[in-house]
Amino acid sequence: MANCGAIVQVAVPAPFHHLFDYRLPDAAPPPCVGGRVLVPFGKRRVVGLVTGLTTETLIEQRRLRAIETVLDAQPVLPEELLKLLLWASRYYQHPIGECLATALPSLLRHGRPTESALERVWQITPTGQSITANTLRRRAPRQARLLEILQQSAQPMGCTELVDADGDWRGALERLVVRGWVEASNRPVYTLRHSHTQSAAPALNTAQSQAVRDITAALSGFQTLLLEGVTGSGKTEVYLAATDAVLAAGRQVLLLVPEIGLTPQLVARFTNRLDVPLALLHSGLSAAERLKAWHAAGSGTTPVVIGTRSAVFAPLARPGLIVVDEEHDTSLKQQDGFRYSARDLAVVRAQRLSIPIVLGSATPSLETLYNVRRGRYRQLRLPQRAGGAVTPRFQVLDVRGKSLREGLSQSLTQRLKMHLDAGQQALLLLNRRGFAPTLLCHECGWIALCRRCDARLIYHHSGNRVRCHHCDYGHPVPAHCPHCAGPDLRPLGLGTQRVEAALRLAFPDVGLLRIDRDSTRGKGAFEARMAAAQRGEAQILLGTQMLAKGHHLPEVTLVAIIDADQGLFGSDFRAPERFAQLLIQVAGRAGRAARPGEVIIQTHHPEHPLLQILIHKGYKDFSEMALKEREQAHLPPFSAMALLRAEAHTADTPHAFLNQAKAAAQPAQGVTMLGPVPAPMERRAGRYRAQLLLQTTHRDVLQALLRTWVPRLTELKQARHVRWSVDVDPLEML
DNA sequence: AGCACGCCGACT
DNA sequence: GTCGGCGTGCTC
Repeated sequence: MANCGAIVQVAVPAPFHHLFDYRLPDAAPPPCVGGRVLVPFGKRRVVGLVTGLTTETLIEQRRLRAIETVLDAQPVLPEELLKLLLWASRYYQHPIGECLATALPSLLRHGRPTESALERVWQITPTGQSITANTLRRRAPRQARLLEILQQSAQPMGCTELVDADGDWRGALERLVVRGWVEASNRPVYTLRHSHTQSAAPALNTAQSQAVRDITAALSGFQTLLLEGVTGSGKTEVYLAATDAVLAAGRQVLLLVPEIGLTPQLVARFTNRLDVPLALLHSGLSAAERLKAWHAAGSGTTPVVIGTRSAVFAPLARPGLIVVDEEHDTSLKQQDGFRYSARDLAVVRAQRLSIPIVLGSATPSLETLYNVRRGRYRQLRLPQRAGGAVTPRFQVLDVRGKSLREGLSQSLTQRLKMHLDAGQQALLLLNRRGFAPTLLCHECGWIALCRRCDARLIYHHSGNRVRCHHCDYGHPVPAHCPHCAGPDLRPLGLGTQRVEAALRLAFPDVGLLRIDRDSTRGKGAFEARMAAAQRGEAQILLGTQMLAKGHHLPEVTLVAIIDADQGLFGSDFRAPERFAQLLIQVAGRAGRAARPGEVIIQTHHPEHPLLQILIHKGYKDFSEMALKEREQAHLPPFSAMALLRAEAHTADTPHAFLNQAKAAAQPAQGVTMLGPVPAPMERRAGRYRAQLLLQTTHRDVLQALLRTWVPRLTELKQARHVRWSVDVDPLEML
């Protein structure tokens, strides 16, 4: 380690686990930590982020290169966020530069000056206020009009607010400025969401008030609170009331929601109830919009910030509270690249900020419930359904030996008819889209398979095609079997389209809305369909798990799970947990308005213990039983996992790499390595996939192993022949 | 990731 | 004779 004068540590946008050291030119002022610099990197120049300043480096003097340009006088990332990202980079074993790239809006990543996030605004001066606009009217009508508008506005106005004027309004404004009647300045731009039709807060019930009291009492420091409330118990009202308290204390609230949860509905509820601008951060934003919202959050212009996963990295000027809604939702974990859990990082961030965090769910994840049990999280309950609606009645429908017409048993069809005749809505859930999951030749047994994946092609009625749901491969259904030339190709099995067709035949006069990924492709299509469903435009709502999200459907009195078996017997150890969450979520849609709802579950395994306990005792007892099973099997949350995945175009290469990786690991007491084994679907999109599972009862031992091991994987000979990635705390084992 | 260097195949 | 294929090495 040599003392070399001023050394700047830079995170560079390239796949490296370490930082790069640069020399600071003698004349240059020191850059700030958290600010961007332009640096030479190999043969190119890149925008890097300064993570630290030091005087020592392991790099020999002659190899050190100098910072080329200091791009920021102020940090673009506050120290708090930078530290969080450095921590996350280590925890998830992901290259630091790519972690920072997740946090920074792309315009900043590419070196755009931060000033561009400022917009020019104009405000009337005292002199300007005293001018009578009419005296200008004849000679300078445009100036007169602008002057009038500005005189009536208490706030500075931007060009979007001023420009109903046509022609050279900019020149007119400049002349007003020159005369000293108007003053120009810059302000941060933000996605202004401001409602003027304030709606009043409804009275909270006892449990809600208690929850709000518990949260507000905790505002002075770090605490994790699980807000467990059945669907319809009014969690959002609790968030809103807690937000009020935080805003009153002059602090900001960050609300994280699953992707699909960020519907206009939720946003409308916040805008209608809070008299403050909101910043929205979600994947649908343009680069410019994202930057604006990001700056609005970071400057404190917007006291409330609502966003999906990556909003956990939103800068906050005065953080006061973090809320993670639907904390069990898997979309909070990124499934590629930087595989972070926004929920877990939110807890870490709240701890570092010394502010409370509320995790909300009707069906908390087993991880979270385990943390409650260990006394790490505090549990708040909302047991009642707001509005006094009763809990729906569950009924398991044993379909063994029963005749099924397109998946529907006779009793289900009867019940459905009753609800429809009574003018009520019914919701049918089938977690499989397409018409039929298999296309089979009745002559020889040939099955349409994907040529790039180990998967069957799904038959889609529209266009008479088969399509792979794992890659984009597909083709029209051939006239004859490609194997035996037989003419009798049959769709086998059940998808939403097939049930749709059957229901339209059985109930020709009843409106039906199918809601799955195929029927909600376009932007806003999901939202539009759910809104139509809510308005009662269709009596039958049929779809996949999408249906369990988004809108409340108060007119639904019957919920039917068409095939519970696929959920109960999934290959992943989390399948029952997922199924239970889905069932409770979707059941929560039934019988809202004081009308008893009915939930029918079709299954071939009516005696399944987890199903029985779920419907007779509820989610709480289910989760306790599921936790017991996890404990006995030493599965998370009673152990921690990390997964090393690899994929390549040839079958053996992933295994070769994983074996080499396994051999390169320092054996650690308490960490077991399982595999390599082929991934559950070995070939996907033309790539062969395999994985190595690391399991431990001591998270820190696993972390220590990963820290020395993962950075060295890059150097393995086999590494260049595969695409590999590390997944710490994996949710999907696929 | 990007970019350059380097050593072997079919083309103007 | 060269254009270009992608294997290999390197980036403070």
